[in-house]
Amino acid sequence: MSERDWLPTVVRSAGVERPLEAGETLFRQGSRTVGLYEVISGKVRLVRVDRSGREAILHSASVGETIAEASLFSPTYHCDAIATTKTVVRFYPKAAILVEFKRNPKAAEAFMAMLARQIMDLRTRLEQRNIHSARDRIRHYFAVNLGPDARSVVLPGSLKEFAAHLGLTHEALYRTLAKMQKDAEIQRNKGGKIRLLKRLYDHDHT
Amino acid sequence: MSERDWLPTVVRSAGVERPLEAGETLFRQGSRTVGLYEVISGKVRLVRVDRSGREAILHSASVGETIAEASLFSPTYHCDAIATTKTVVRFYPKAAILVEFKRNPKAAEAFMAMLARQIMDLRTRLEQRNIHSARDRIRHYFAVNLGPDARSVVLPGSLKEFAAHLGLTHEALYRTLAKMQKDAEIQRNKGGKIRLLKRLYDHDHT
DNA sequence: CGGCGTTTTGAGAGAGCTCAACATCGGTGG
DNA sequence: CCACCGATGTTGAGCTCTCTCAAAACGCCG
Repeated sequence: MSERDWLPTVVRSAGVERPLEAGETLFRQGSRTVGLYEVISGKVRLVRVDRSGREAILHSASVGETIAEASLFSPTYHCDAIATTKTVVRFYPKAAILVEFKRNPKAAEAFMAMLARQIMDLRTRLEQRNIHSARDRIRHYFAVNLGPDARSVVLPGSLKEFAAHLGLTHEALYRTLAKMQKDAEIQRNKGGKIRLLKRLYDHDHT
Repeated sequence: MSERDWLPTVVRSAGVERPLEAGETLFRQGSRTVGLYEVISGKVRLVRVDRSGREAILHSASVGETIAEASLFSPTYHCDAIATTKTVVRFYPKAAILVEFKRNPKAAEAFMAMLARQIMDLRTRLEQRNIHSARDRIRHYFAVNLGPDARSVVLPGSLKEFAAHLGLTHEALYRTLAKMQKDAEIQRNKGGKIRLLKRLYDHDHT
């Protein structure tokens, strides 16, 4: 699921790293598109700004994510990109990518596949947000991200990050995990590994 | 933003409509991929089923959405697709699409552009869900979906659908819209048109 | 050892959800 | 033309659950 696999090595090597200070602007709405970016470290937020200067956040991109994929097919950027913290991005020039796609259909396919996978993932996460109970939301995550053994899940990163991924406060997550452990529904192991003790959905939903 | 524009006419004409009864299965996880589908009417849910038979919903696709785009690049489907209601889908065979992409890079580009646009939209909606206040969530929607006049928004479909789109109960939405109207923040017109009376973000956020 | 971030637990309040009743609108058929 | 029906729209009241604010324990690293 790595966001890097789609890049043909030709393009990958054409990437250039660029450091950004906190608050620095990467590109602005309306300016001509030159390519897309991958967040190497830090955080970049995509915002739409109205005339009064207030921002509506469209997305906050963390390490590993790419931003402005749509810029490949548009003459101008459609929002502002601003570094939230000290950040490093890697820039991939539009022209090089498009040429490579034309020359090498496999590369184009890989890109499409990556986009399609992202859509799946985003749709699933959106669906997950419809679940209000913290416990059920966590269960949903487990159900969807089960390991091949169908009994364990490895949490990505810290619990705080996981909480943000789920759209819960970290407190709510901690508490709920504690409860689930007390109820012998899960078992927490080293390295963010979680083992399911009860079958998923083996619960009371009337 | 129509999901149809990406289809080259060659492929479009290769589409075949297929009716589904409520509860009927369109495809199953693990079965060989034959193509993707567009929902013409009704609703299709994508689910992952565990051994105990319970479902975890990955996505619920409504009219106009396409499902199983990723199937183009995968030998098997990764989840089940089941009609939630009486439904009609349009089927586009994988082979025809891929061939067309290879033959016609413009078509491939259009497809990629469509996927990229969808990703933007999904990310924005996900971001929106981080806003807890119903009022601010509605404002966020307005800010992002403003018409060219920067003063009005046209709601898609019924208020109930809109509520679902926002991840609110329809009651909460009704109430909040009523409040916003009473506070002279918005003005509701015929046809789901809403006119903004105050500047967005011109509110007290301390 | 002394910070700094993560993890954890406590208590309280608010906001949206749930259940419920009713109004409204559009379509259907007698 | 009117009665009926289902779906959407609207308002009311109570409750649950998460969020918020706070504080403390824990782990890691210089």
